[in-house]
Amino acid sequence: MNLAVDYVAAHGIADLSLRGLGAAIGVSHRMLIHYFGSKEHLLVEIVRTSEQRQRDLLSRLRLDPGLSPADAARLLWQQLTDPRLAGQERLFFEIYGHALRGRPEAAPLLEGLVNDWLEPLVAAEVAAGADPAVARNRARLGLATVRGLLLDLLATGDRAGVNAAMEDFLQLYYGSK
Amino acid sequence: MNLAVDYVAAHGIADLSLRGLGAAIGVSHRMLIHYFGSKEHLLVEIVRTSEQRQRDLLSRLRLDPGLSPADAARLLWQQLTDPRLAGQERLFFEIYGHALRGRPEAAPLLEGLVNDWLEPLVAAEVAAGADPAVARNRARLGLATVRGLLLDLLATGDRAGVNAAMEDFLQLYYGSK
DNA sequence: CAGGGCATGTACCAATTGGTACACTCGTGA
DNA sequence: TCACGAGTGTACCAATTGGTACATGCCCTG
Repeated sequence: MNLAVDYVAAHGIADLSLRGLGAAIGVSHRMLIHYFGSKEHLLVEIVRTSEQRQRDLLSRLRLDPGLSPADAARLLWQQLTDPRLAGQERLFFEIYGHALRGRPEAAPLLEGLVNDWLEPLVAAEVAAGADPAVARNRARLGLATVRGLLLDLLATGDRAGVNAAMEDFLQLYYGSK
Repeated sequence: MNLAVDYVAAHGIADLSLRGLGAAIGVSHRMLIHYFGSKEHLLVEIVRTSEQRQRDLLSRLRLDPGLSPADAARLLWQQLTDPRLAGQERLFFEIYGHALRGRPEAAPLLEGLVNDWLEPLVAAEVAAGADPAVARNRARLGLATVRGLLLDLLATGDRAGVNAAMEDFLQLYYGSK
């Protein structure tokens, strides 16, 4: 399964064929159908696993509560922009594009795409004493900006420029340093 | 051509077939090949036309120079989130996803995806007296946030929440109102 | 050894794809 | 009237797709 996600992250989901995937991970397309029932179920599993990886990234971050919010955000940003994750991030945007078209294997993702990320962020801000309603908008803004800059980074590869913009944002967001 | 873009904006590019498109706009798939040479050339034209539409949106906005930057941004945001443009925006994200995979018909878009939008924004800020280097980062941040919130809106449909987050951002960005 | 599941490979199928060959129409200019 | 070239419909093609039928092997329990 993990091999499959790696392959899909590297090659994309758009023109994925059971035969291609099978050949890459060493089984016949016959077996993929046998294990997953259909290509659609396979894609559902791939999407779920990919989501899980993203979530793991966030939860692993929460282990160190000594950080200031700004530094925690910086650390998360650093991890998200790790070049080794680029394939995974591309896959995220690609799946998002498919989900917008109502593809059934990607549709469940739309639901949690924002809200599932908002919740821990809001919880963190509320725990720090913020007003819940205000915190939700702020979290929404932070999430959107991170994703927008990630989109920029993947498109342009201009790491320095994007990092500078992120630093600007952090200063606006958490107050001037 | 415009009919073709409308159809693609409505149905997506992922599983587009010449026959499907042809039937929708009243020609045979044979004719599409005849006019465009191949499916790939057709997609290139569609992407170009779609880009052109987006650009037109921005340039049409520049007609009224009496607005404050914040109000101009608000107006642009209103236009971008017009429900009638939703198909077009979805198409944008979908094409972006494909471009990340190196699809030849979408690759040229990656170049201009950020820079072509940055230039007019930077020019506007510099004309207002900003330092060019600072302005570029700021513009980059603004563009990313707009796109991130657009992604949020398309995924959740929560117009009120996204608008509130945008208002938060404008206050951070242009100073508290 | 016998037998029964599970896993797997081979061969196949119908459907759909982009693209091509060819014939046909129709307006225009000589 | 004739020739001709652009536009178009019909029929077709090879390739690829997801999915299935069937046989074969392999391991485990009796």
